[in-house]
Amino acid sequence: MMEMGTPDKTQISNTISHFEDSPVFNYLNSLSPIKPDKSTHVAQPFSSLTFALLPSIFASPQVNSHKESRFLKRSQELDLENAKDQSENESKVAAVNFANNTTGQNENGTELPGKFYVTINAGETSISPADVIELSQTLKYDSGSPDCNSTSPKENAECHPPDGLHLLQHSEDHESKEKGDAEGISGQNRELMQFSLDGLDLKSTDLLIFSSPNDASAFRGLVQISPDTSNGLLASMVPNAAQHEMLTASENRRLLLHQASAVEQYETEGHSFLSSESHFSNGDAQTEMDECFDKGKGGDTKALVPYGSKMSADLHRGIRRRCLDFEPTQPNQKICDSSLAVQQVTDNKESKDKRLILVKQGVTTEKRILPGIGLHLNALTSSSKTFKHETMLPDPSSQLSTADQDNLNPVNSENEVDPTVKSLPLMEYDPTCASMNYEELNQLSPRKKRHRDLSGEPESCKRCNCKKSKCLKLYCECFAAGVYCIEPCACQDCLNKPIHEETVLATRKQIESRNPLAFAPKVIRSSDTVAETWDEINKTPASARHKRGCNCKKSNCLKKYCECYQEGVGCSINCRCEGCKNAFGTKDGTILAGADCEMEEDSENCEKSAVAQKNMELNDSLLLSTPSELNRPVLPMGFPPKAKQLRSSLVSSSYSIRPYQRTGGSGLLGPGLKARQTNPEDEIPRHTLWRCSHHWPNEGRLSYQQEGLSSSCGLWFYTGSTEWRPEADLEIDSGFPFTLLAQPGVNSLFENASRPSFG
DNA sequence: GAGTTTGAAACT
DNA sequence: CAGTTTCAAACTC
Repeated sequence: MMEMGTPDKTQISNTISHFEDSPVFNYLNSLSPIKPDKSTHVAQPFSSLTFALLPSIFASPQVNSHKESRFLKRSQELDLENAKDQSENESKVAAVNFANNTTGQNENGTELPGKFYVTINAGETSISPADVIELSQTLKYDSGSPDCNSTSPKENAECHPPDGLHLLQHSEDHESKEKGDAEGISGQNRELMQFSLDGLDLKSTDLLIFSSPNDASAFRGLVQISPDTSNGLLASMVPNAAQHEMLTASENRRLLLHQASAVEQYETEGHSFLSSESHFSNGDAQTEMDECFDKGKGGDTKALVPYGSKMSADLHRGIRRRCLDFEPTQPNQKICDSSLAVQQVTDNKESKDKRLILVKQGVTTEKRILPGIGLHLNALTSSSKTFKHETMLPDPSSQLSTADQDNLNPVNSENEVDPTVKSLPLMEYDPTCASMNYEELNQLSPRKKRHRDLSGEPESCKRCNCKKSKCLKLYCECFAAGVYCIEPCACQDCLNKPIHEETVLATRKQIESRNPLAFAPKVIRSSDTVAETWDEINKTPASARHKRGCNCKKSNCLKKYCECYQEGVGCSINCRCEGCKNAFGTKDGTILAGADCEMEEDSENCEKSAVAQKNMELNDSLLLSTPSELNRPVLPMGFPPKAKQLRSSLVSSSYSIRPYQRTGGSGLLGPGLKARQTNPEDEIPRHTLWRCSHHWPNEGRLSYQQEGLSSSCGLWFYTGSTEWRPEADLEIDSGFPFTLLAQPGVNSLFENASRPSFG
């Protein structure tokens, strides 16, 4: 499979321009986590650089394709001595720290509340406050946006440069981050910020730093500047179609590898940092990352963000997130310091091989190499966390050839990799850990730490205590979570470590062969409707259901023995539990509001329960009152036979989705989807079957909402492997206006696919 | 911290 | 597929 996952960018651009006003275009935009916003054409030359934030829901372990060892090898390839040539080569690195104090989501993606400070350091590496350029609060996401109401020519230049620097603006509701919910990041809250820095005089600029006036909501990214590009910041990374050749895939990979290695090395230097290798976040990790940043100690930790969707995507793919291990970090070791900068060094021998050198407080530390692309903008919002690198688990299912792995081929053999997936954050992030400061974490025993999980913590911070399984069975939480065991684990004879990569991979493969969904999330958060706020998302435990259901006999689903209860979700008909009293909802559909909230976080979960009950009741009534639902066949969920159809819910639990409103008629299809509309002339509700003709890159969901039915029916596309499950077609009653929703993964699928076909 | 309980995972 | 065993987390004391 080849170019499916890597569509020609020029073609895409042209297509976009042609369809800009078409429903298809709108539809695609509606699906995209990136706000369509204005002047898409402006971004075209740099489309490859636009980030697409991806929720963790697409972070299935199965899709990870890169082996950690590859990164390590690449890390070793990093020639630090070449860093000495940085000045000679006039390498330029821009550490772009984006900050926005956005307090709410950006509905149309055109406004970016908050301020941007651009610090330009013309000197070696020092950062002078005098060099700070404060950008207008109205700095627009889109460089081409007419809304870029800069009040000064300089600002305008930044807003409308010939060569756009496209950066993903991660605008999110800060409060959602406070929730500590791993799903707190909404696509709605992620905006693509595209602005060019070409207008800036960067000839003598080694550093370009966007400092956040508000650390709490700041997000930062590292952007490297091409050493051989004088007219455009980031030109090397953001190849201008008119001036630069697009970096080849291998070059991009190399660049990424170098950057990843830089982080790795930096870590080895004793610095706490998010490793591009291990901290690549996928999916939910975005939010989690935000959490880490928000709540970390010191408040100076910054996320280094991968830049360039293509490159980052390459690297992202196959990255497994790993729990972050918060360790005490000396203040001077925090690379995520406000004064942090990264300098890129270009190898004379290979101009396109770029490395980043960490520059801290005006001091260039060659050994402290950081990747400009090592971190994701997801991490952007926050301020401060200390991270410890942890290796990630490669995706055993990716089965890349050695060559591919060495090259970190961004496109796997199946090529269904969507840009969005590729642009997963290059960092490991532990939301769980993020919810506490370091001391708190370390004071907790593994057991107590686990208790944290009940409060909505994700699985990324697993700490096992395996004694016999060698952490190579699903008994092991770490292994089951697709992560390597880490130091806090108390496991014995652990083989779930990078040094046993082959064993781990083989074992995973074996288990997956037995059950393709073995490493898939156990709890499916149905997303039947558009969540308007993160609060909604965070309060809908009942909207989720355990994938397989529990089998509790004695716990009455009131203890964490019950996986459903443990995950904070209600039991469903999939459950074979006896005497179910799950506070989040019993399998018979009732919620025992106020029932035994025996969990430690009683109040919290009782609250969840109440909300869940409300949602469930409403959903149930809606479902029953929805005529089309009666006509609609039960949708296969793509789950094992035991799986049952998910209960519909009113609130998206994972990501906000930008709906595309469409009224009636035939289905509006995105690329890769084939609509099969049944007899449009029928008076009875018609159905449109949305079928994805592509291999599903990971997991995701496609849901819809129909106005006339006031009911939201969701469908999860879910694959344990990269295989698309044809049974997961989405049939829509096209007789009613409907809103088709999709997560970024779905969207990216569309983007990679050919033009949509109607009918 | 040790022992028990529990249910998922693994095995037959 | 069902029954049994193994395992580690959850829980109790």
